[in-house]
Amino acid sequence: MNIGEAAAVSGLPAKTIRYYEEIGLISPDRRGNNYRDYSDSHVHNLRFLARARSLGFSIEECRQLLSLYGDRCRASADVKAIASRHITEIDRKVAELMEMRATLAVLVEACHGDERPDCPILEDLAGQGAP
Amino acid sequence: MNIGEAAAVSGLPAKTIRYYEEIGLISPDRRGNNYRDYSDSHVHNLRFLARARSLGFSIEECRQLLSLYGDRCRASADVKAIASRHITEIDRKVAELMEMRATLAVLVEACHGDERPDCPILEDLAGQGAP
DNA sequence: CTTGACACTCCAGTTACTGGAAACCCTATC
DNA sequence: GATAGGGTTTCCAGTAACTGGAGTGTCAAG
Repeated sequence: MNIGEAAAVSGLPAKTIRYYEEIGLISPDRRGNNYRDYSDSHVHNLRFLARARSLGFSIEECRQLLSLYGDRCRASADVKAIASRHITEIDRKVAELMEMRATLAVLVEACHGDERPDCPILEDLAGQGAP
Repeated sequence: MNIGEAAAVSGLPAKTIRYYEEIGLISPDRRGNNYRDYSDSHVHNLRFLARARSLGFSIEECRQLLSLYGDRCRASADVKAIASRHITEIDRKVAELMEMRATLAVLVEACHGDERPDCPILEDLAGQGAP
């Protein structure tokens, strides 16, 4: 099947699929007219990538996961390690965001938010809030 | 003061300060030797930017906040609107991350993580887990 | 034979920096 | 005066993961 169909069944934009090829994640065959030709197994891998990306894995992690997926002799421990690291990273990001959010919530709460110019949010940013 | 000192007191790397100038956030004077010269007010703005960035505001939001900060006739409502939108965006990101985390946690929990090749994580990514 | 929908490649832009190269400036020491 | 070191300047390239667009080629239908 050509790239349009592969895009439709994998859920990935054609542009993204070409990009994945460019960085060596998938290598479809080429037809006589130079069109890319995706087999079921290619599409399977595209779906795999779409799912892994939607779970927040980086491209390099996806590359490793795909490689493990294709390796019959893999150890599940290797996969688990990647996923566990990813969870840790997510936790770190969430904690960072929540900290920002907590600070912002206090400031927004304190700001009357009308036409007057005085504003605790700007005061905080300017260093008056937490010297 | 020159850029090294401004970096030290603002907490921003000199590279970043030059970048902020390049995109028009700050415009220090120049000395005879072409060195940048930062006044206290410049440094104040650099601190402002550092704080705003640490709260996750984008550069463009920082630009607006800085402009509002310098505008004596601002309405605090404008500031509050930017901050509120930012909180909403943070909430969206956190929700997205938490959803990923929940899925990953289930998968990691289900994976025995030893030398055997069978792995629920890969099965999920491959589409066997949630068809 | 033309039209429209697809496909191809290549280039540029996105965000917010960061690293590095080559050159210039300033101060201190020998 | 020469030199060594540190700081400064500019410019270029690279990061992550695409995305948009230009210009061109291909295919099937009418």
